[in-house]
Amino acid sequence: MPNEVFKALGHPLRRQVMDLLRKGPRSSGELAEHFDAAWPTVTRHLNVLKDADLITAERQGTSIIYRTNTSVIEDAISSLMGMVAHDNGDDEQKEAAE
Amino acid sequence: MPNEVFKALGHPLRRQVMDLLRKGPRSSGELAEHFDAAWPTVTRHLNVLKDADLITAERQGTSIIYRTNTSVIEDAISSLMGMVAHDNGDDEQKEAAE
DNA sequence: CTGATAATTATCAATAATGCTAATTAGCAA
DNA sequence: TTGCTAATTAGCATTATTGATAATTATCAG
Repeated sequence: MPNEVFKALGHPLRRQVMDLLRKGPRSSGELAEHFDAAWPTVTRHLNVLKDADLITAERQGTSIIYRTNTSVIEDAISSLMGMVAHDNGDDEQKEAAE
Repeated sequence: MPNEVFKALGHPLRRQVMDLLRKGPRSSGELAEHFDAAWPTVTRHLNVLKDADLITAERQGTSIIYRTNTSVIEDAISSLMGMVAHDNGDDEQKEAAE
């Protein structure tokens, strides 16, 4: 399930979008302005983020407003935390000390 | 810089490797056994993780032992935390209340 | 309806990722 | 050295991602 999330974050432009949206909602055009890429290119990156549920889109009159979906980011954080957590599955090789 | 990290985590097999290594160091062969994929395929996934610095490889006699590199995972966590953190850049649209 | 602006979808070429089999390197034991 | 096991690299086909331009949809003003 977090598969698409990590994949979506695996592109610098898309992480920059997340960073811009962190400061507040932005329209498609406002986002597109920040990049050298053509608008349709940015739109497609936005779709990747939307498919991963990392952002939401809402039409507001003539423009479309994007927002971050915080809970999904938190899920990804949990997933990463699991990768560094101690196990206790009685299967360890190390951590004899501590 | 965390670019390769997220990209590396964007594949289920590679995340499973991280999960297996969480329980302790494993050899290439032990890891390969856990998957349906052919050994060379697993090796390549391991190389992707190694290039992203998410794991380390150390030859031990005839076998090669892999371990997680915890600090890089922690960096990725920081990166994600930045995506949900409040900004205070005097640029907000929302959070008028609270 | 017409025109203008906002944004998306369609299509295509180039590049990257994935997974396989075959060939190769590395260490160790006899 | 020879032979054996562990693991990687090489090469190739298939599929996915990326990015651009062109065409399309959507909303609103008049």
